[in-house]
Amino acid sequence: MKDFEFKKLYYSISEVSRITGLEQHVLRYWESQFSELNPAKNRAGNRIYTNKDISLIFEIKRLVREQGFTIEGAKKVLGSKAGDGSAQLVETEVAVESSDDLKQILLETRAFLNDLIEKLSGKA
Amino acid sequence: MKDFEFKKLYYSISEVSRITGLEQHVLRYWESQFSELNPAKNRAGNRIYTNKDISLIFEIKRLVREQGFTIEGAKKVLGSKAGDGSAQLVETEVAVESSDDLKQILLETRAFLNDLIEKLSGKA
DNA sequence: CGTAGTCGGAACGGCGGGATTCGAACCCGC
DNA sequence: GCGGGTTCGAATCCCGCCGTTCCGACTACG
Repeated sequence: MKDFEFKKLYYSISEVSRITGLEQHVLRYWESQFSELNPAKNRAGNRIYTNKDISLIFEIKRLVREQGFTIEGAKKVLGSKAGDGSAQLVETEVAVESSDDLKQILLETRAFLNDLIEKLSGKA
Repeated sequence: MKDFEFKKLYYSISEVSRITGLEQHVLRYWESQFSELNPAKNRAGNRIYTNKDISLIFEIKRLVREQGFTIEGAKKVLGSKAGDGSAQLVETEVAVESSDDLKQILLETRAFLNDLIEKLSGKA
């Protein structure tokens, strides 16, 4: 069996919700507010989030939920840094209950690492 | 006539309102929200603004009206710079330019993983 | 297949951030 | 002392932001 999958590239909205700690409807709402947040969709219309999408969501979350920007203010900040291609490690503040949760986080983090490795090999 | 008054030390609320372009009730409201904004009062109870008060008001105005902070967010910004006296960039962002940056992120991520492993072994 | 997940849109809601109103007190020139 | 302008704090009102809930319909997947 392939007991783990390398290079997980896409996430459903429920996965993203769990990873980011944001309700699904908040994700949809933010998507309607931030043109930068534009996950692809599959043929059925379901959202297909990439690691980049997720890190953008974390960025918005930091601005809006932690630093206290309005949505409008957060847009400005994002707009002003458009095009810098930043990748960043997000602080996973998920409520960790079980070791299953932790395993999931490890898997996702590895996906993040794989993503980084890709970028690295593409850039170095 | 004295064609301008220099070194005026105190201002009434109506003067401050004119100077800052903010309604009087907004000045009173902000005063109720920001403990830092605390103009003295005369014996009659009327507010007596100093130049320092006014520049603080302008600072709040920049944060709330231009940059798009909520009142709460503006409080944090003001609070966080109390006593360091330096203008600062609010957000911590990692602009990925070089593979050195990526290496750094990888290192940090490894630390993050180690942390997770600790938690995992503590719980599993 | 069943059922769990997702979809978009519309209606709804809390509350933050003022805005307005009020009666009372004060200030100042006369 | 009198009248007009300014200010006061408290109470009340209000609008829009930021979600939140609800919905019926569609689809992925075991």
